[in-house]
Amino acid sequence: MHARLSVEDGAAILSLPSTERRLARSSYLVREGEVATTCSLLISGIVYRQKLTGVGARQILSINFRGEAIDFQNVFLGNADHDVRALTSVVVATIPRAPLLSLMKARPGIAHAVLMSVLIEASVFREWIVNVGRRGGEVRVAHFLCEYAWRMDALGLEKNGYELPVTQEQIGDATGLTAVHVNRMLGLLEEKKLIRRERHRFHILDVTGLHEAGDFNSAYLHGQTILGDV
Amino acid sequence: MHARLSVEDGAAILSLPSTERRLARSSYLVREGEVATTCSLLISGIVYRQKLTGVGARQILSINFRGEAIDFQNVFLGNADHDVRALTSVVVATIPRAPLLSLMKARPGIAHAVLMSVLIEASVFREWIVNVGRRGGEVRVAHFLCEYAWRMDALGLEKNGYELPVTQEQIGDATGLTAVHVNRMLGLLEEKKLIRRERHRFHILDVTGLHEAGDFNSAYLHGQTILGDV
DNA sequence: CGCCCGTTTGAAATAATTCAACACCGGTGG
DNA sequence: CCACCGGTGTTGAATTATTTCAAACGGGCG
Repeated sequence: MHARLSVEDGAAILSLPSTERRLARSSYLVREGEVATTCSLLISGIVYRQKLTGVGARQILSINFRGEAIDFQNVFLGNADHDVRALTSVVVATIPRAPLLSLMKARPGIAHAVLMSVLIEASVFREWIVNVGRRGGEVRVAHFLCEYAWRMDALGLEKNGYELPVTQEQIGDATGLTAVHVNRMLGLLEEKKLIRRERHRFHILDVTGLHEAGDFNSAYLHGQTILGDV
Repeated sequence: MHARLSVEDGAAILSLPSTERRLARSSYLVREGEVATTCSLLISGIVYRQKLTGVGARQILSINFRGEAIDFQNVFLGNADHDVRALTSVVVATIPRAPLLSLMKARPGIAHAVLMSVLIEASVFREWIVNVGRRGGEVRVAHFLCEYAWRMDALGLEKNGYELPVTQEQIGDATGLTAVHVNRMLGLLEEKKLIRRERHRFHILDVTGLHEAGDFNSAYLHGQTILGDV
């Protein structure tokens, strides 16, 4: 939900029939290949999308925070083309296909919001292709951290350093590197005093510096803001 | 336009005000950063999207054929986050923002078709992230060729081998490799009798074999078919 | 306390890039 | 018509980035 919704539209979404579910860390919300005809709104926690290659390598495709809708495409395309998994324990509200479709038909504002959401998501995918395809290891990791921090900022979740509930292996799978190499790249960034790590928390010591190191420009996020409190 | 449109919807699209333009190879249809408020329908020829990194490296993001709409996002997001360029000489019909928006409002079928188009596009981006992030050079190139061939097939353009108006440098920029390495990988695929090259044309000698070599499964294209003759 | 998962570090191996030279082809101008 | 030119393709050798393998370490949790 990346567009300002009217009060009525917001209320209409809330009145949709939905089942709330709590899911443990690393459980699957959606599996690739599955015929999925629902769409979930992430109430709390963090999820990520992934795809596996024929030889079993994993690529993480995106990370999504509370307030974001997961898998609009399943409502429209039917067959899931990737997995969605819980990065932390999460709470999601699952909405069946039919009522969502009729709501979109009845309320153009909501249809518009869905479209905006998908368009911005596509823009982020494009940036990830660039990141993984054409930047060196250090830059990739820095870029990943920048996007992560930027989005958490937008949610107001940044108090006292960023919670970073991802393993280095997961950062690797998101950036197309190995966990070992991610470790070394993080070390480099820390050496340069751009970040500081402690446990599962990290601090950005030099925002501008990290943006430069990560070739990061937030334009591709299109000022993405989240509905937030649903 | 990836959904079957009704006859009336099709007619409505054709009645949109549009300016037809012919553009030479390698000219820009859209530039990153530009405030673009139109959307173009590709009548003939091939275009590609690209983004440049801070150090000037290029990543190609997609290749689009006739019948596909380019840059819906500009109509909705305003600021172009990537370039669109002509791979061959092309003819495009450019539609201004306002009439497209009001048509979408008036005709839910068209709004739906736009959404489908964007969703499928996003699915293809996801697959590209996997390709570039987690597959080896030979597999990447083979995958690229598979997608290319699959889409040309869908358009019925495959008579007597595939026209391949891309340079090896462009294949490299699409797969995150250097032109030199692409050359070697193409050589490998040819050695294995999966493809044959001659001039700007190439033949797939072993479709199944190339699919295997490229870890290719067309599911992510979601049976994408194009309106074709607009 | 001990175990497991994730991190850290080093060294060797591999994949891909870089640099450089040359061949090829189609097109242009003399 | 030919000669030349620029862009593209091809090949080899040296270099670099990243992976792989392996071992040790550390903290949180049962």
